[in-house]
Amino acid sequence: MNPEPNKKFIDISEKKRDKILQTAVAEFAQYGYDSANINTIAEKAGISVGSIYKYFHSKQDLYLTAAGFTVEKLKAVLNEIISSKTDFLSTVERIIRAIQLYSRDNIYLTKLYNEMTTENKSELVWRIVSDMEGITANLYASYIREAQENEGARKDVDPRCFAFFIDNLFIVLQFSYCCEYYKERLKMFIDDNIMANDDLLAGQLIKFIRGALYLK
Amino acid sequence: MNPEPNKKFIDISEKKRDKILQTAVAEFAQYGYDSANINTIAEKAGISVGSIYKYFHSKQDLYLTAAGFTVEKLKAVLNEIISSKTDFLSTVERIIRAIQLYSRDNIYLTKLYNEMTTENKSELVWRIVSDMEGITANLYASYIREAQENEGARKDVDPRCFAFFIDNLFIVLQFSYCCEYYKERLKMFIDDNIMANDDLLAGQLIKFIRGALYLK
Amino acid sequence: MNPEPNKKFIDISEKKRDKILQTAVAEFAQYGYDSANINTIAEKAGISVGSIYKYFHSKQDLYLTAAGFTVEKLKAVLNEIISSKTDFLSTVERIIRAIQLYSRDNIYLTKLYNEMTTENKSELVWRIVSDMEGITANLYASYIREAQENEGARKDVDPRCFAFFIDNLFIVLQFSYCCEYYKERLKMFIDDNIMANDDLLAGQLIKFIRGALYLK
Amino acid sequence: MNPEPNKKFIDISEKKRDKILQTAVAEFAQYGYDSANINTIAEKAGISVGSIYKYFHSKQDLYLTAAGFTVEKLKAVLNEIISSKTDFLSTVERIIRAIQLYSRDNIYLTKLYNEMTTENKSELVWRIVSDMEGITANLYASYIREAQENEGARKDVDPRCFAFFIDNLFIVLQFSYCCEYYKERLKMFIDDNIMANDDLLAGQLIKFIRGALYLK
DNA sequence: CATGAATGAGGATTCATTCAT
DNA sequence: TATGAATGAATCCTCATTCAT
Repeated sequence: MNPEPNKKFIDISEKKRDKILQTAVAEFAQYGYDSANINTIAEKAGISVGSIYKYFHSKQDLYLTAAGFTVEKLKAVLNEIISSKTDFLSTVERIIRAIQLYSRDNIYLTKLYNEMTTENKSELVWRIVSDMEGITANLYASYIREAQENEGARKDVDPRCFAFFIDNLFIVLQFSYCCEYYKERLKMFIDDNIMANDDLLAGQLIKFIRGALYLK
Repeated sequence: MNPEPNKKFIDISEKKRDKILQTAVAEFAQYGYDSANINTIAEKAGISVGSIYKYFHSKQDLYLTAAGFTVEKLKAVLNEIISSKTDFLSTVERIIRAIQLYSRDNIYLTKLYNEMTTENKSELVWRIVSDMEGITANLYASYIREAQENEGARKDVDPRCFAFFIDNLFIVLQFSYCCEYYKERLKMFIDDNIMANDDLLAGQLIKFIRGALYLK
Repeated sequence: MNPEPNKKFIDISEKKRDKILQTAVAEFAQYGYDSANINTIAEKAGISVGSIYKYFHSKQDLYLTAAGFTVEKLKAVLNEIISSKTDFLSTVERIIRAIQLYSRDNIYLTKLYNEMTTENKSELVWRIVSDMEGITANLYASYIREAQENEGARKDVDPRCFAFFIDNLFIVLQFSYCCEYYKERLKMFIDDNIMANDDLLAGQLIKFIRGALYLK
Repeated sequence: MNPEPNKKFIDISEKKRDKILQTAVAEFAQYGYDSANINTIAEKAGISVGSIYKYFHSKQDLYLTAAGFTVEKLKAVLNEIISSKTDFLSTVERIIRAIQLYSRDNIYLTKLYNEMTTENKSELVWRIVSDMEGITANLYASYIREAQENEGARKDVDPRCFAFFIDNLFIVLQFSYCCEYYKERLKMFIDDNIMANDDLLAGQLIKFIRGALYLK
């Protein structure tokens, strides 16, 4: 992706690397790209600014690395779910549950993912995220195709479109557990206690997707 | 909303006011709050920085006014649709079509709406958007309730949850026509020409929602 | 003093003129030359900025006019006292009493006088104040000379030096009733209630000056 | 005095620190708080603006530090004089001589001290100066009390009031050697050559104070 | 003549980046 | 290699002054 990707950075201890990235993710997630402060990140990560600039070419480079880190984590979660193949609806349920658990445990990663989808730098960010989205897109579409063939899913739908809609539902669900705007919106649509009632939302969403996909 | 809302600003000619707001919307949408440059906005709007600060207390005030302007425009579109009441699915179809037309005609407004949902300033922004989201939430939920009673919609679903899911689908659809990240994502999920095939996406989305909502 | 001194300004009604000058004096006294705001002064004086610039060439011109106004007021008080000629000590007592009454009734005039003695613009200000100081200097000195001849004052003192010292005592006394710094200093030197005990300070100061000047 | 007093600043070399403070003192003294320019101070001090803001939180912080520096210098001079205790009049004479020498050698420090007594920021400045003024106040008063007991000074005077008057004379004397306004005033009261005749002024002032304080 | 909207130069402050130690 | 002090360009905001109405 970058011509000379952070040789120095991959040489340091994993612990240190993780500390740096987690700090960067948190700062970028909380303050956005521009307001995040490299000197603050260095201080919070317990290293010097000089070192930051040994490991990364620029602020943008650090941002993109943090973005990549975020995507890797999301990918890992997704991989774990899809590794054990079952029917589509079970997978959907497991994804929803994973989003509910994971988003809350990794608020900053999700916040940063939200921030990444914003205009600024989106071209660079897309390069990093595209492969994950690609995997997801293909996976969901093929799941749907299979469901059409073997599980009685409707045959008159475009699997890619439906995959898109379903992923859209997942994305906004993710944001709704972490990002202030979407949290407020969720509470307004349903009620103030919805954040404490994962089962309701999960159950209804499964019902929604199942209804959309299956005939009966 | 603001204690002393821009007395000077509402006194100037509508043409000038619109020029300023559209410039601000475009700059904030393209560059984000921090990177947007007040001096540039002034220059592009054809006025002096001094005037900007006569009309607005601060950069944040200008941003929030631009955000409010954006929301008003979105509200106006929504209002036009919901004013002529028919059955829910017809309304859904009209909303989808409106999103497709409007988003492309008003790229920056949609981009800015996306940017507004990002962490930074989200509390302030929420105050501006909340009433529109509130209207939407109640409207969709009551539509669904009515559909349950009169149009044969499933009775085992929570109208508020389903309203939430449907609005989620609308939001991401909006972003998908304007925001670079979401545009790429849409192309990846479906195909590179999907932006030129509104009917397919609209048709499929209606099918998706109808399936989710109705029994047969 | 100024080549073309405010033709327009002397034509307007005295009431308006006074309002403008008093507002200017108050603003310059409170905030200092730089921080005082012409637009604010105009607003508080109930006229437009445009008019201010009809009456005065510049901020500096307004400042100097306000300074001159201040000096005129001080001069008037002094004149009233010295017009009824008695012995020096009676005059000293009357001056002290006048300072105590006048300073508190005209806080801003005294504050501004203090501000005027500061470095910035002091050359221009001096031109305005010099004649008053000159009158004072000569008056005190001649009083002292007369006292040396007729009232038994010490003959081994330089009347001009002693006039200077006595005026110094008056100046700091003036500031001590109006300017925050000097007010605190006065309280620290004597006690917190000294501002409410004019007689003590007046009595002691007269004693101080009489002792300095007279043999017995 | 300040919650977190300039950690970074006290770590740099004394030479550099002094250069910065002397530059700041000179600029603030000449132009006043508002007109003094941080960028100019940085340039004249031979450092970058960035560094100024590493050492000081704000312009105000730099100003107050410069004010504190000024007071420390004044205190040091005073301390040296009062350390060798003799009778009051000898001390008075030494103080007057010190003022004459010191003020001219440290014009900017005295100018700044004058500027500090002006309204703007006076509350903050007072915190810095108050302890010095307190020391002076008590010292002079106790000197006078002792002189009343042992040296034949008048017993019918309030030591604190007289201490105040004497310090007033010292303050204006200080200003008269440095600040343009007071320099002009001094020349007007006495004569144009008075600045070159320290002995006359010193001698007369001692005579003035002695006369005020002692019976004979 | 009076008005006050408009101007834009100027200045405090921030922070990504560099480089001497 | 790691540090963190130093840099200075960049930007928000203010306000004296102008001038069209």
